Amino acid sequence: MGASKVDIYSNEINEIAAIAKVFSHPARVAILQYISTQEACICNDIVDEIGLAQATISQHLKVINDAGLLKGTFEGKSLCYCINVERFQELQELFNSFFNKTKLNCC
Amino acid sequence: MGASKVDIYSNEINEIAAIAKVFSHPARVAILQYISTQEACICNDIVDEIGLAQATISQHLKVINDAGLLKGTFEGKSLCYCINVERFQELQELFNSFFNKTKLNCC
DNA sequence: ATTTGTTATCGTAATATTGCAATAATACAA
DNA sequence: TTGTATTATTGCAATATTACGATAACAAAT
Repeated sequence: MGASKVDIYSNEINEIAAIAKVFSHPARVAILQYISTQEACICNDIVDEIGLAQATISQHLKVINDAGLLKGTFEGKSLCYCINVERFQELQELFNSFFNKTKLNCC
Repeated sequence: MGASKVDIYSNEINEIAAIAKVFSHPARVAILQYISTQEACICNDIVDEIGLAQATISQHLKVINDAGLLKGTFEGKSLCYCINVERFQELQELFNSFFNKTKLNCC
């Protein structure tokens, strides 16, 4: 046991849960916030900004990236991370649509 | 290690992560959706509807409840669950405010 | 008081997540 | 090519989550 039974839920439900999972760790929320507040989309100083090891940040970035939320471009030696705003917007809308639907039928 | 370093993040960031965690498991999303789609706020047949053991559902309900998202009233023998719409709305707004702020400063 | 129906809690096993050091991989500069 | 800077990956160890059976706790009815 211990594994989530993904197959017993609808695609919509699994999608909402998958989106929420990205934001369910403070490091990932902090990374997204930090990237967004930088003038240009700044890179490896995420590690300095947040107090976690480089390997850990890289791992969290992978989770964020797997959700389609990052665009990266190389600038000199370093990789310049940027939020994929279109996808970000899309997730927000999916989430809101779930919230709104749920509120509607409520007693 | 393996424990999240909650103390190195701001309250706002931890709050967003905590909200997201509630929705990060498909069972909890399914439970919320199911409760909302019932005419009256129906009770223990959540167990029948979703294919999980009663103990497991109860555990998920506790997580949802700890986030302030449930109102329960006794009706005869059984506990009648209902979504706390005000709190639900509040979480939606907190989430949206994070999304909107993040989108704003984006490159 | 006993039974019945309902929900919560406990104990435990399986799996997932988090975090880091070490190391690989990559890109640029000299 | 060699060195330097940056990011990804690998391989653990620690902790958290998920799931379930068993059992407790509670309310209502008999």
